[in-house]
Amino acid sequence: MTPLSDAEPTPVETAAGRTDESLPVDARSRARPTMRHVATLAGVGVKTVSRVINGEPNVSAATIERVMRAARSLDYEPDLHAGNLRRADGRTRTLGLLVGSVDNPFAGAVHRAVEDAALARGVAVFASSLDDDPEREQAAVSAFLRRRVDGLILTTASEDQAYLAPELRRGTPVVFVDRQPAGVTSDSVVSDNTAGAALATRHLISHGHRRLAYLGDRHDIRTAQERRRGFLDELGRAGIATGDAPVVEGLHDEETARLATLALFDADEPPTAIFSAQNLVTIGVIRALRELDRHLDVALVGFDDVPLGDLLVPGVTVVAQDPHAIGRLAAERVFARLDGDESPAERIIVPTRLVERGSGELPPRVSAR
Amino acid sequence: MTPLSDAEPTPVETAAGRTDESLPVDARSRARPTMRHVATLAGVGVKTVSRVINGEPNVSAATIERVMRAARSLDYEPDLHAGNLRRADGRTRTLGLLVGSVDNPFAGAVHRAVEDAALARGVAVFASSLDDDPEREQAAVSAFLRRRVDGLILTTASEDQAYLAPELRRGTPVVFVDRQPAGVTSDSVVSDNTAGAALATRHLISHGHRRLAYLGDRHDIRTAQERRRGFLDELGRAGIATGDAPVVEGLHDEETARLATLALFDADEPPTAIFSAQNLVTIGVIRALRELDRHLDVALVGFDDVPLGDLLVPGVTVVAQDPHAIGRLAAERVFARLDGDESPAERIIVPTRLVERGSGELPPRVSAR
DNA sequence: CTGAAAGCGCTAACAG
DNA sequence: CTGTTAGCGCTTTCAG
Repeated sequence: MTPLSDAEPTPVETAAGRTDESLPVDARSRARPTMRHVATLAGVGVKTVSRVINGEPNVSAATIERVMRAARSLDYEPDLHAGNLRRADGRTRTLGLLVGSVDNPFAGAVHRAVEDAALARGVAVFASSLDDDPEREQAAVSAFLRRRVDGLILTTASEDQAYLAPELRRGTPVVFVDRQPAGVTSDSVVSDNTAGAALATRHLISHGHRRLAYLGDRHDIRTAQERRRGFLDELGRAGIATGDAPVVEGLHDEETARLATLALFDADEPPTAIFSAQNLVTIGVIRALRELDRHLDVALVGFDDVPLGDLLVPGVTVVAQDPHAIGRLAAERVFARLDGDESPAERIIVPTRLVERGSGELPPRVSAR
Repeated sequence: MTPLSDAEPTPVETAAGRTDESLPVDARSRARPTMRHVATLAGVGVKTVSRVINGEPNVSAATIERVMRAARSLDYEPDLHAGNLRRADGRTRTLGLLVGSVDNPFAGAVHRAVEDAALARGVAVFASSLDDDPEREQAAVSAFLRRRVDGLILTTASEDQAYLAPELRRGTPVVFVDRQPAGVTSDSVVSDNTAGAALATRHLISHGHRRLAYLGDRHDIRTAQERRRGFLDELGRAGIATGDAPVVEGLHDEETARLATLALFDADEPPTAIFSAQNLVTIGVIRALRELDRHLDVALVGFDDVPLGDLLVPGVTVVAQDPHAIGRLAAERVFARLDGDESPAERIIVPTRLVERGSGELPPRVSAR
């Protein structure tokens, strides 16, 4: 008879919740079993259990079987963090992902791609929303570091990430997504914002527009700056005076964008075409144009895709980013660093793609004010 | 002079990466500082550092200041997991969230609500996508348990969650969201699927429809069963023969739903109204109706909201769930359990709400086949 | 108010 | 092939 059979969990429960009695094998089901419990039950030493659990060599098949049975019967789950305390590589097999908000299609796609890459390596992913708040960013990074994540992937909300320098020096891989780092040097994966914005602008110009408006996010967000620059540069190349092109910044949600659009058409010389530099802004613009019943005569190209954009009337023409590729590349970069890649910080630029669906192909029509 | 000032990080680096030299205070910036390093640098014992870091009482203001300075100068971040090894409550201040896919509006909203509730308590959130795969569910639960999460919130993908029983017995709070548990008893937070489906169906019937079709998810998903039941029950109440109402199941994405809809209108006696029981199915149906140019004469009510549903033409009438409330309530339940709530498992039902936008109010029109 | 010693669950480094 | 001892970074316990 193996030691296993007569050590089955007894239905006996002590009165108090505490396990005060010192049974060699703790069969009371409420206590979380440790490696020692498994070892005693299997009649082997703890190190042997450790070998079996970690799939290390030099254990006889019979012993493996005994240990596995004991572990299963106790419903044993090893404590990853306890192991990491002593383990040579000290890896927690955990990643931290910081995004604008997990409740946002772009972030969701990045997250999913990161998760897929992580899953293949047995790595779990912490996610945290920052709402573009620099303080939340620092707090979240600290919270993850205390949990000893192996690496960080972040859409930064702060203007300067110098606070990450000590951690970077310790070798923790940090990959910036969507926005470039400032104050530190590290890998980043971003869309080609300037080129994408220029592409959108050129598209509108090629359809005959000369009076184009830019509606975008806060100017202190680098990504927004780049898109604005792409827009203005392209106007310049087309010989359109950039001075009087309406440029509205500081928009960060549907409502502010909607109101800004309404104001734009309430002023003199409204534009015949709009470039909206962010997906929530695009949606706000669409709402406003609908309200004004101008959605079929004001051209619109948005940066970043909009859910169900192909089902709207007109379809929303966008410069689409590839959030899934961004997430995948970021995760690959983190893992490459963890695998020892010491090459200089890389800056991966993911191309954007113009998706013509109707709104961007509308010809200019003089406002009937 | 305090011990701090002459122990500033030296720019000297050893040749090898390894910290082989035994300096009492490790000033080499590459090594991760421990509480001991902070203690030595501040000239106090480790327990005092522990007290300061954890905000425990009985430390003089001067000592607190010294320790804080030392910790900051070393950029020290305490190791939460090492502490938990010995700590009485053993809480990792970490939660595991399992959903269909983090790349999904419903899951995103649940996630965000859980995160908000968790943030207020200093709890970090692991997220994992299951893709309705029972094996992924078990693997993800195990991965989280090994990382010793304090609680689990899950949209189950498996038919039976009996495998969770031992963990439940150990007192780990588990809250099911969106889908009820089977094989175990635990808290759950779900939408009122049957009532919501009945509401949608009644709405269509009240607009004169007698030939309604049901398009839904896999029949082995309880949620889908409940919605189907709500639909059929309501037909029965209205005296409509349920026998020949088209009921298409097993749809799980836009494409399968689109094809199923096309097939429906290719057959005899197509419906004048459709109830689609899931958001991706709703989108597939909309695409098909557009293709057939029937979107303005076939009524449609979807279960669960669709992004930008109000901007489509016609607007998409839906029975909206409240994913944010579901996530918030689930998190509150987990924290109540962690705070010692021992009351019987609760089943929280979140009401749904009919949102009329046009597609559900279309009158029946005989097919011009 | 402070610190030394023991121990949490596990793995490294040796013995056998 | 297997077990023993020490120690990871921290908190507990207990003694100043």
